[in-house]
Amino acid sequence: MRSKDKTLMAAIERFVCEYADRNGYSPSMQEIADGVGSSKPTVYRYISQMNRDGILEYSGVRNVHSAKDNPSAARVGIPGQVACGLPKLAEENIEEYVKLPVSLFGEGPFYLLTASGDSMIEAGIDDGDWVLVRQQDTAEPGKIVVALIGDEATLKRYYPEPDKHRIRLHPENSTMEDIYVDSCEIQGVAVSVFKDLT
Amino acid sequence: MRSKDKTLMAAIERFVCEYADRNGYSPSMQEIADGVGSSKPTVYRYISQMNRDGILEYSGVRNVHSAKDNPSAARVGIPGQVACGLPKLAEENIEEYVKLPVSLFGEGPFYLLTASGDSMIEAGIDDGDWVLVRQQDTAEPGKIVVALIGDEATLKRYYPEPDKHRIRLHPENSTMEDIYVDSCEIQGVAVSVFKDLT
DNA sequence: ATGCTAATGAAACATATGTTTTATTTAATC
DNA sequence: GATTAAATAAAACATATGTTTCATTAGCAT
Repeated sequence: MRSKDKTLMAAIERFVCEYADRNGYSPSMQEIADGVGSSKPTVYRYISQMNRDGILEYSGVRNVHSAKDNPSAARVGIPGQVACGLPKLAEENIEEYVKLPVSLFGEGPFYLLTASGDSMIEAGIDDGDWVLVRQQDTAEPGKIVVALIGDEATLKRYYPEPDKHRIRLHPENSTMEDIYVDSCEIQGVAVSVFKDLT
Repeated sequence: MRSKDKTLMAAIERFVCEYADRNGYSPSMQEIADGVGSSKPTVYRYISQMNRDGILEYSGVRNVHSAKDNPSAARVGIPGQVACGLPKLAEENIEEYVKLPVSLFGEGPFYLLTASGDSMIEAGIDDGDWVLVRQQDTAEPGKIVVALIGDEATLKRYYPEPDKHRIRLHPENSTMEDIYVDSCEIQGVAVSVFKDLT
């Protein structure tokens, strides 16, 4: 009684990973067979087994994903350079999309914007950093939100004061004063900062 | 003389985007046709045209990408939790892979690690932040590197002093002293910091 | 060595894919 | 409304895909 070849399994997994990595889509059975030096039916049997074992996910034509891969990536919109604030977040303003892994940043809808100014430096948000924002129109107290004050969108910490019928927007910069508004439109909640070190 | 339907083009592009987004792979001609309420040959002609126009990239079976999409994502390894330092960066230590868009972070090979300690807080790297590291064994002076000092891997700014036959490793924390070593192994250069705000 | 079992690969298979051809429909123009 | 040209969709086509069958091979035990 022989046991299935562990080496071939590893080779198939590696090939699938590298192929998808290079081409952006999955290889066919034949391509895998050629790649690992085996035959199409053998690869088929192995892949079926590996699928049952959860080593990789296989479903239909040219659709083999390694379980190590993270196929679930959130689509993130990047609005064109916006002077100071961002007047609107319509689809038209999105010039580019990227994908970010859900396992690191969670589920969208997201958009990215570049921070300007120094009103949040004590929260670690410096001028020029990317800020990943989850698009939503409400927020929990204490979160950092993208708030629309007048025509300008700014990053501030969000402290509603319902008893005083106002909202306190707190810059994370001890030299700045809190801002009080009757109401403001929330465009999203800051989730993460990307800081370039190079 | 009629002009090709701009609406249908947009519909195809949207469908391709959404399908790839949801399923992780491209739709077939038939699926696109069903999705946008058209026929297979029509979709085929549109896609060929859009491919020539650079609106989307089409090459072979189930391989249609919107140009807006960013199919080129760098594979990033995440080593399992490493106490203090990371002894080795062998493939075996990588527990998970994610993909990050090249357009934001550049080309790999990358790996991610979590920063610990406060030796780089003035560079914006706080305890618990993710640090994206490009794997390389040399670095330009002044860059933040992952340096192996003894058995411990640390983040420090890299200042070689060849005239004094030593290397200065500078913590970005004014309360700490520079470290001088005769030599050290460089495991990578810090490219970006991901800071959780939630 | 021999027999047994499992894994393999060549071939055959059914199906789905992209592609071309053809007739039809549609919209614009006079 | 008739004419004309373009775009469409139905059908037919060739090819590549995944899948099964089956004879062969290779490994293990006795």
